[in-house]
Amino acid sequence: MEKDQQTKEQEIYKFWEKEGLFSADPDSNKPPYSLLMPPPNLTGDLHLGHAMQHAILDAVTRTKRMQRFDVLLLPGVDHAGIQFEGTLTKLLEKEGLSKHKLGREKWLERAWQFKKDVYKSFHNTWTVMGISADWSREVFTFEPRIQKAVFEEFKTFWEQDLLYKGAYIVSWCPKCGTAIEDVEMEYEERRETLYFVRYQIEQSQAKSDFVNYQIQDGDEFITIATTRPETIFADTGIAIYKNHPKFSKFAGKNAINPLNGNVIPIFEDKRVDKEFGTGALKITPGHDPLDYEIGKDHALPILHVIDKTGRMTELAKDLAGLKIDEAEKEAAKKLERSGSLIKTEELIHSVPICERCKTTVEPLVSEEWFLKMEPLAKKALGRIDEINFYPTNYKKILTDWLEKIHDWCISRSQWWGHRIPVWYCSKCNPGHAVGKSKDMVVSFEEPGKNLPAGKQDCQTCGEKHWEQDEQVFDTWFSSGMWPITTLGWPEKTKEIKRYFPWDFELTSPEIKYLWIARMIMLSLRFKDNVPFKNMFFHGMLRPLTGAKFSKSLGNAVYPDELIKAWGTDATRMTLYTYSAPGRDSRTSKQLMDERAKNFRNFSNKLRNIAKFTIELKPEDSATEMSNHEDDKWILEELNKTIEQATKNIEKFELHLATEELYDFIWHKFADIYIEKSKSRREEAQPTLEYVLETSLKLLHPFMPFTTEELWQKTHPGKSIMAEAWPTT
RNA sequence: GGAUCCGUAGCUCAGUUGGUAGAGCGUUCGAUUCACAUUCGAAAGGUCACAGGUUCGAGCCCUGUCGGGUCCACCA
Repeated sequence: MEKDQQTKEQEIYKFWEKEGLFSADPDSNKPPYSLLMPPPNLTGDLHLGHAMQHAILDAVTRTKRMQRFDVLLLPGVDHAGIQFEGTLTKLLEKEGLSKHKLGREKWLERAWQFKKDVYKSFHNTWTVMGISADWSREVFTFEPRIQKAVFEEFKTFWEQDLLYKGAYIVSWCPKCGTAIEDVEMEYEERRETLYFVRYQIEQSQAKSDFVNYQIQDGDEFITIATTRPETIFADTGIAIYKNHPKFSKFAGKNAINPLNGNVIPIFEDKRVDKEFGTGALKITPGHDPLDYEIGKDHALPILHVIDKTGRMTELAKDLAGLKIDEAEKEAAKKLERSGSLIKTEELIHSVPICERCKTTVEPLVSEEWFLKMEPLAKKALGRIDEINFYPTNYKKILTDWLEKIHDWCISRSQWWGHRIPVWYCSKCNPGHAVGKSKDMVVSFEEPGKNLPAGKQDCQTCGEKHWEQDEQVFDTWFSSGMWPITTLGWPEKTKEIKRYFPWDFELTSPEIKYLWIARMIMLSLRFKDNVPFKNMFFHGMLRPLTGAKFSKSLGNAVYPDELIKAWGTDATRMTLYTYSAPGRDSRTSKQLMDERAKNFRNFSNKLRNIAKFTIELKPEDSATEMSNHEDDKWILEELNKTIEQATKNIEKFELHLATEELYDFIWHKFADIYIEKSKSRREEAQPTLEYVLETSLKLLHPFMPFTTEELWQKTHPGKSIMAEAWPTT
């Protein structure tokens, strides 16, 4: 696109803003229509998926405005805890810096600086794309007002006994240094070694001298299969399935841990898979979720041989300090030396990895906060029918998930996020235990910070030694409140009364559980209503291989490049062709370019139609539309187009609406009608003008800049945005 | 293992109450001083994955098969 054009577009954008055309007016007597922008994560530039989302949102927004609604398109940005920290960490690594070198205060300074940079880039893209959001109402999920709201959220849950804190097995990312949720994990197929290890059955005589342990003739053994010999140090039992033909005779006896000589019980448990390995399972409650469950039921102790940084603990004796994969090899060698390793096999299985940093996730026991989800999910299930899903099958997908809901681990061991508003007395409660005890307080600020001694002291020791919980909330704990905090909750604002529930929300299917399901549950909990009436899931744009676009693979297509090459409107039109609800599309830079080029040609066609109609208007033109059959025909076609386009926008089928308009304007209006009109130009002129103006209005939601520019030719100083949507 | 979506022209995809197969790009042929070569006209190209069924009629509805994607669960 030419420089001039870009400048022109920026002038148009400023003109719209100056005229206040983006602003919602809660005092208006027009009916309200509200759209909620999914806040992009504060991590970098906006990608193609964002561009498509925002283009869709903006088209619906502009149509509704022209249909005389008081429209609110509310924009914002998500502070994106884990993802933001990951991005910033990479940035700092390049400078040889790290979180711990900088310290909390300096690090947060850098974080806010980085936030500023990303904001600049976001706003630039939004402006360039012509997004007509009400910027005066923009929200950042980490701003002070939202911090207050998140505190209210937590406090309410606390008062209703829906929160608990405790040591549970969680999925831990050693690189991010925090617990993560199942929904934040991916799986990767890996070729691994399956080790068959035999454990000696403890004889009735005294425990053998383990240091000089040698297998004797006549010893009895139980053999298990494991991919993780390094965790044997933390074994506290062996489970076999019921009536195991070879091993059931050992149930009730003890086995000797081949790595440290600990005596561990053998017992039956129905959760052991008959088909896998030997039918006997070593139980390591500290490092495996299933083992944790089994261990709990059999009252086994929990040992830790891997720490939160992914290294072996003192429990591993001479292997302490090793990384997990090194420890695996060393442990296998030890087992081999003692004759405990029977054989190895190759096993292909999928390993959980952190969605953000791709590090292998370790199941670990950690102190975390949890939110009880069952009551929330139940309510959501009862009212999910009130939402129209596009495509409709997403209702079932979400329903299935809600039916199998599990408690939500809401704490993260990070710095970038809403700090958990809980204070412990360091004197009476140094372990930060949680209960209804008097040495723990839920408070937004330090309790009694500005009060004289004696006020808000610890009620156990009568002194003031408060320290805040170190952890922060999962990002989604605040994002889940997005539909109501954006409108001022917990205050009872006129905005929330008027614009909630939202008429339209859209997102990528990737975050349907993380975000959409949570918004539904939380909105029902705090506002007793579903968050939105229409929930639109767009498809994913993928590379031709069908995988995923990724920055690191270098196959990503950037909206800015398309805009530079073909113009904003052409890029927007290209994105609409991919916007069928729930349909993934394969594409590439080349295919996007081809399509965008075509729409660039279309906007050129539109300019030429305008030039022909307006600039080359004959002097002695008629003033009334004629009844000529060609005129009647094009008006009929125009009416059909108005109907179709309106209907398809109503159903959020923008790919159909744009196709309809494209076909009408180019192939009916230009190719047929205009050609024929040349022989009776004066008579046709009023119809030409009418069809052009109506076409510009219909096209405006999709191609805002070109249509505004052409509109100005005949309506200087007046915006097409303020025009009424055409009807038949 | 469970769920879900998809399989339409060489490529990427539309095709929503079932009624004679569409777009863009690509290919071939032709036109063009008259708004536009960022153009116009025309052509070639499809047993709509396969097999049954419902129907006067199926790309669309039902059943099954094959192939691909995605999500969830499990993965010692």
